[in-house]
Amino acid sequence: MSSSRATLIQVARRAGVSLASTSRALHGTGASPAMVERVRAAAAELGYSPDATGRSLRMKRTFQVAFAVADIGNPVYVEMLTAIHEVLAPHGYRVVVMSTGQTVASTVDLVRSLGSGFVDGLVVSPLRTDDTLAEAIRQAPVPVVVIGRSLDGIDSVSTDSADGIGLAVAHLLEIGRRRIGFVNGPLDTTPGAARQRGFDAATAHPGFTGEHAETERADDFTVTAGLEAGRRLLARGDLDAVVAANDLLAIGVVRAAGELGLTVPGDLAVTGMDDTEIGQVFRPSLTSVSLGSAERGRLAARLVLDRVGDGDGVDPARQSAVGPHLVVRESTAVASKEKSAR
Amino acid sequence: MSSSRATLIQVARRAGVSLASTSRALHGTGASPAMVERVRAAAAELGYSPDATGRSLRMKRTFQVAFAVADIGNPVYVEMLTAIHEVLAPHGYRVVVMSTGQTVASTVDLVRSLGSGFVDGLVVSPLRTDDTLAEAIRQAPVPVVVIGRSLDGIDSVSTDSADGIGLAVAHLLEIGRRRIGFVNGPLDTTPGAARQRGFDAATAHPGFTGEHAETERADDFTVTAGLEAGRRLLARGDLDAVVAANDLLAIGVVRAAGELGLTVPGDLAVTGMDDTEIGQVFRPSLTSVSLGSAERGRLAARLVLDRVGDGDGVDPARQSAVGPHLVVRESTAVASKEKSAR
DNA sequence: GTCGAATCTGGAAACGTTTCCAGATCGGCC
DNA sequence: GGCCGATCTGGAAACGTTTCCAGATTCGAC
Repeated sequence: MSSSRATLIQVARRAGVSLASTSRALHGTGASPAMVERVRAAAAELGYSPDATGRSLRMKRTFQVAFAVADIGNPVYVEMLTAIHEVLAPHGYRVVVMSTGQTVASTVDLVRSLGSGFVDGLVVSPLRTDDTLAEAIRQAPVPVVVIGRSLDGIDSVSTDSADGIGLAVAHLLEIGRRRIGFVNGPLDTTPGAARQRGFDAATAHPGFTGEHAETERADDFTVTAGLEAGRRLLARGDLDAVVAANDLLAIGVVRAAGELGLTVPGDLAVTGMDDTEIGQVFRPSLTSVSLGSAERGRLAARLVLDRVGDGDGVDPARQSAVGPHLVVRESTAVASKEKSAR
Repeated sequence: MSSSRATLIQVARRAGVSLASTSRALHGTGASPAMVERVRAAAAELGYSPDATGRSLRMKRTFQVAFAVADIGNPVYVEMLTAIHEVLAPHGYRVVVMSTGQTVASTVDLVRSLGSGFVDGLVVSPLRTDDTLAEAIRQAPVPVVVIGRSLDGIDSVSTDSADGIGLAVAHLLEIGRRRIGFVNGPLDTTPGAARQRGFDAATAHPGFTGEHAETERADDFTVTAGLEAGRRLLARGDLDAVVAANDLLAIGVVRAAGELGLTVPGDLAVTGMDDTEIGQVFRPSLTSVSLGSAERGRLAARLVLDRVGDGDGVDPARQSAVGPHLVVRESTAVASKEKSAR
């Protein structure tokens, strides 16, 4: 930790010119070549680097964007964070990670805290949403982009995960499965609700050629919760396929099947959702519905970048969407009498 | 996006008192109850919330700490980030994520950029280190804590991963394995070098009861690189155990073994390192050497919190360490002819 | 009743930067 | 040579906050 840093005033003094000229010279606008040279030299000698806070105060821009989720450890959010960082960093923006907390109220608090002006924008992916949150976002003093659900008058990047569940069900029917179970997460979350809707729609659809469909709900979108829910579901009846609401739950289900001596995909086909790396390396590797997490992150980052660019939020809210697509792997392999694990 | 935010001056005006008193009243220090009441009311009416930038400029503190790693997608770093955030957030500090890049030079650039004063401190876990980086860190204008390697005169949280490899080797010998391979990552990285040292030491040790030991090097600490290195290693000779330098490499090795029809742990015992969630849910679940990622993150966060607290960096650098410990799971199970799950 | 201490208040400066405004210099062109 | 425009420079204000300093008021105690 060296002595306190050089300030622009000191550079100006050293170069023997005014503060204004010094700023201009370094900023590269409207200064004579001689001036630029002179100031550059002085700045270099003093090891000057401009103070971000002073600059922010004057320019009313922090060059920071926040990314907020409930649980930064979740692989999906990690992918988003990575993508957002990759888009923003080259434009000179820093990324601040924040937590939405588990409840709507804490998310609202977070959005309100933007009033402190420590970031120029926010990308948020809330697990739960309601009108107060939507309203808080509309009132927010900086641009906000929501990942996960489209809300009136709010920039968003969504994906049709209900549709995604449909893809999984269709795939299972196609490979000849008829008795299909569904392990979902909490229904009061945005993804939980959407995926339930998707499963119900797919199995109630006239084109549904299956014989049986039933749902079991896990407490949480985790492996442990999936294991427990899987046990309950498999104990209830005799199924030949399970759709899980995300990859972690799917892994839990595969473990539950293993306990009962069922092979995957031989006795039981299993699908996940989110197409995470953890599902890819799992054995059997998971057939999964990709919701384009990285892509959604990228889009959200671009959206927020646009908004903070000039700022006048006159143009209407932009809702963009990423289509789900199925990635078939070992956990629903049809022919080969698996070799899969162990 | 509503109209521009209320400022302290406006609150003062509305309350009909001076700026100074307003600040004091809100800050809660040295103001009469009546004054506090009055100002609070005015602030509430205007929906005032203090501007972070103005406050930072005056106080010379940003209430932000940066966390920098090469690859934020790596599960180990995610764990650290989570832990750091958990420690810092309750103290009112925000976490800014940054990338060190792959090279020492880019890491040095990052450290130098701290001169802009956008954070009060930095936690960094560099893959590669050298004297220029160490010197840059010592000269840094804000406190820096290094995770991963102890350097002279620099706060650090390290772990003896060489020792950790020793634990893995000892465990394998103990369960009766004798021909042990090692899949390492790049040698020019700090962890790569340490782990190689550990393996060489363990296998050269007089107490080494094995018959054979050999190393194969992967390009990177990833599953894919581990798969390729695993193939090469297993093709070379007949081993009954493999130590991998981290969990991702270990997963690659298990896959390579699968390709050759070898069972794990039956034909081949495999150990990983880092004790990641991905290793825990993998089948077979991975025996792994925990390096306490979350714990290291917590310690680093506390260290940096201490330093930014009052700041006078007169007290000497503090080097703290987290001991590695082995977590035994299925991939080195000894007796039961596996059944994988519980 | 007076004095001192304690408590509270307001003015003003400071943090480091960018940018508006006006003045100065210079060059070119008629 | 004079004038106009272009180019460049410096002074000063502004961003929003905290805090030093001094002045004012109150209160209790002698």
